[in-house]
Amino acid sequence: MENFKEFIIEGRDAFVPCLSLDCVIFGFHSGQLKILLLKMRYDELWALPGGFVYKDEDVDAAAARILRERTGIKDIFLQQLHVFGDPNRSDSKRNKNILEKDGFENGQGDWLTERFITVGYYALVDFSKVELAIDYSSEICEWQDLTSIPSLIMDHSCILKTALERLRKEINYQPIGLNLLPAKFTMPELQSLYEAILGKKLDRRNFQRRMLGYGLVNRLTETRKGGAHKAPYLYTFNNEKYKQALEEGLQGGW
Amino acid sequence: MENFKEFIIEGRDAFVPCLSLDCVIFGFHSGQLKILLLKMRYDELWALPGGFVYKDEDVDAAAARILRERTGIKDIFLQQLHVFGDPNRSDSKRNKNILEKDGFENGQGDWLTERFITVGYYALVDFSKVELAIDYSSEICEWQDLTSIPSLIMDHSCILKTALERLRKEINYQPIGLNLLPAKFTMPELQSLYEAILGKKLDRRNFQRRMLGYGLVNRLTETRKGGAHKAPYLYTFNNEKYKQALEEGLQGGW
DNA sequence: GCAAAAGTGTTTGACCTACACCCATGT
DNA sequence: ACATGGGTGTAGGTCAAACACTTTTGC
Repeated sequence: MENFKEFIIEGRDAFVPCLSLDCVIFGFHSGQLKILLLKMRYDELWALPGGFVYKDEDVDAAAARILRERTGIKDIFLQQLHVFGDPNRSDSKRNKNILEKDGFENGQGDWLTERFITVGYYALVDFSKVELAIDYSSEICEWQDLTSIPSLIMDHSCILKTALERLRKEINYQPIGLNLLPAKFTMPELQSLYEAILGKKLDRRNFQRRMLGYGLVNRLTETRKGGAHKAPYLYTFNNEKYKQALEEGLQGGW
Repeated sequence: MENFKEFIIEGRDAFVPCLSLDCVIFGFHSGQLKILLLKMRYDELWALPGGFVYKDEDVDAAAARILRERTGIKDIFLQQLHVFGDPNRSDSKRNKNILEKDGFENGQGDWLTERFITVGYYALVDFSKVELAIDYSSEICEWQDLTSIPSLIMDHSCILKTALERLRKEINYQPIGLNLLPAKFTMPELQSLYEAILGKKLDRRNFQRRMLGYGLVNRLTETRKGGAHKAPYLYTFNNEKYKQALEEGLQGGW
């Protein structure tokens, strides 16, 4: 709370005015696509993790910083999604309320009640590596199933929707998985990830053939033991080829 | 120039601070992909058309306004490209010079020498419908061949490069042409557009089959007469199907 | 009639789809 | 042994690439 006060008082001069960032952070666990959400104080609503850009800071770097602070992960897959610039997207009444409830008066923190333009980002992270951290403006920070997202503040539902649409689009011409899965994974796990993203079932055999066809995964001699039934092979991603595929895209087109 | 003075003096209060827009405007004429560029005063460099967002204006709407003012075209194909947020992208020395040369003193127009974050847009327009308009900060406004782009200010070359990459990517899963071509066009013209965007030759027969296969174009009974050689058929786009394809994408993937 | 551009069709191979059988493991 | 999940192979259809011939038109 000491920090929050500093943030309010120093924010006006420290940050690029009228500009915020919001991140849709996707994770994957036990067959479910998850999203990292914050529960706001004084509010029943949830919010995407976000923040502001320091006056001398690169915008993308600010997004990476915010993600790092929140999840503890460094080399994060993070991409710009869209700029949300509706003049009515901000809820200045809500922000004023919060400031009042926290005891700020006569214009302290006024900069927060301006109209804000936000740059939406989306990130793919390895669920198992994330160490969640709450900050001074939220009381809860947790993963929520994509299938049961609560009500979100402002236009955050719209940002989330846009991120999911983007992810579903990108999966068609970019490799996905390296950032969402642990280093070693099984083919059924990878398929389950695709199914979670796309929201539909895929054929096991065709999925495997296609994946192997891309040449992005290496089969290990190990298998995942311990589960019931036949032990599936473990795979790793071929980082070089994966990187290359990210740049060049997967299927040619023209 | 009277306008320019107003712009400088009133800009601080009228616009969202530290935020600009820049547009890569693609046109197509005589087999060449063209880009609309401005020649700046006091400078050998060229620039992308751009502008600022009024405090109560939607960001995308501002981009549309800027394009409309510049090209006279209303229903423009305009999409967000990327946010360029490097703190060093602005060239505040250059801006200060311009202000001084125009006789602004003691801090008038200081707001322009701040660090700016720009939202890049790209637009596809019908070359034949554009009526160019220069404004008070530029002396020339003209189409330049993509193959011979002059030096650009700040990071505008980077924005242009990003736009071209995006266009080449999008052409793989979106219909392109409705916005770049006149209402009636021939198949070789459409192919020539694709070749200009992709920078390589395509096979006539396969191109035509694929295009017709999408069902986005209607063949007219008319042909384009007057040219030497056999007269090619004219086509129009099927607006409904085109629109639908824009939303749903062209080839399935998963 | 000849050169140049435009219209059309066929063959080939790759890939995607749909589907069935065998194997390994825990209960 | 059996139920469940995982590994693999095959036949059929679709689509895209590669390629050649015919038609029209201006000179």
